[in-house]
Amino acid sequence: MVTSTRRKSTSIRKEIAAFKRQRILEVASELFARHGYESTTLDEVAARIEVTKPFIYSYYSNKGELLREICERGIRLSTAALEAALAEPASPTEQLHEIVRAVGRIIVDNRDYISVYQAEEKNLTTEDARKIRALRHEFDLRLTELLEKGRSSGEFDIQHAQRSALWIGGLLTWIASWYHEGGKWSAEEIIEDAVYTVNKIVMPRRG
Amino acid sequence: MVTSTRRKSTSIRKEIAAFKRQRILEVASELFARHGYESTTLDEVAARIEVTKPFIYSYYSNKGELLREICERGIRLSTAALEAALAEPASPTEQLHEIVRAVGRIIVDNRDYISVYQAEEKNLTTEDARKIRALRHEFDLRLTELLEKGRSSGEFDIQHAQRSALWIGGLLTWIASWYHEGGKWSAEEIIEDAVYTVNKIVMPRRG
DNA sequence: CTATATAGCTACTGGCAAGTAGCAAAATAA
DNA sequence: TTATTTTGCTACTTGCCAGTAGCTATATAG
Repeated sequence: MVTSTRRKSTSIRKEIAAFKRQRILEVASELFARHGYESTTLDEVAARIEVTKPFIYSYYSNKGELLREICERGIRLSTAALEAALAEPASPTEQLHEIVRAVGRIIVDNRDYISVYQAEEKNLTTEDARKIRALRHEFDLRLTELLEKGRSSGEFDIQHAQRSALWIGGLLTWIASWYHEGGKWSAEEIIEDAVYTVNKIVMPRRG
Repeated sequence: MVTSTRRKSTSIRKEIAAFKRQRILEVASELFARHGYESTTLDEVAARIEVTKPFIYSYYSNKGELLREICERGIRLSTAALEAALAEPASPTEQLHEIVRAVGRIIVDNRDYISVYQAEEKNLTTEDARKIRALRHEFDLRLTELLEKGRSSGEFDIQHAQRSALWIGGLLTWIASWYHEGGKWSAEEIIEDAVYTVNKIVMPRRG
């Protein structure tokens, strides 16, 4: 009974700790995206959640760790969505559409994480940068494979699968630079336009 | 004679001063692109040209002015190239190809300036950011007009000219993020692929 | 040759922000 | 109640870097 109580309480403790880490990350990504990584002080991040700087230091060992987790998030979510779409039994065309739609959604919903990664990659340690670039490479690789599969089946007409994958990845990433809530266009509109545009990039002229 | 000598010498002085400003900007853009604006010290910039920090301060009034000029350069060059292409007597299709080719070249040649703008826009003063965003908007506007003209003439098949202009601008900008000298692909290869891809984005399916 | 302007340097200041030591208060346990 | 652990805070230190004051040397002028 004693042990069970203890276990229960340590488990909820962990959940609370995870929640706090998450909250810090959320606020930090927002401020880093708006004012830049270097120009944002941890005092400002702390003030936003109505705590003080040492609070942050009890959940993250330094400012760089915060940046690493922010940068990792966007690419991890995107890769997961891509893998999920590839796991579905569907044609390359359908899979590609689903990837653009799902990743587009993730980029819209997590634009702060994405733009921080784009802008602040230079502020990562060499090791962190290497690790995250490997994740990104994985994404490009899987996308390249899909494009090549679609070319073999005759569904896609592309000159160079690897570079096409880069254009498509760039197009998706680009959304984070200009989409903003309450802007001229809705997220849905933009995502559908992205699907349409990617489709035109890969589709044969006469089809 | 005295006056003529004086004029001549002040003129060459100005040219030398302009050259030094230019040189500072070049080195600064390289270091800002590699290590980030905030992480680069003016002592480092100075060391690269084998002078000291006060040297820089006699050509630029502060670090922010340096950033502003770097950010302005890429967009000014691109807009100039776009205007030049639009001034040629040619069809929308030909004009668009020429724009992608010329701007692609500029982005490859000035990738440091472009990526600094992309990454460090947040570090501009409000006023500088506003001014540069206006320049960028001008570019998008002229490109949108071209796309609309091509649509009217039946050469282009696009859903929404303004958003298509954004995708195309993004595709071009994206080059600066991954092209690097001595990389897998040559500049020419990438630029031709960009032309091909943009062409597919705007062309009717049955052409 | 003397006077003046120009150019660049050495050597500083002042402020800011990352990271820390050690305390106080609350929760939990026994 | 008393002991212990957890959690967060106040109040520092430390180093860095933008920006400056004021000197020295060199070029130009008369």
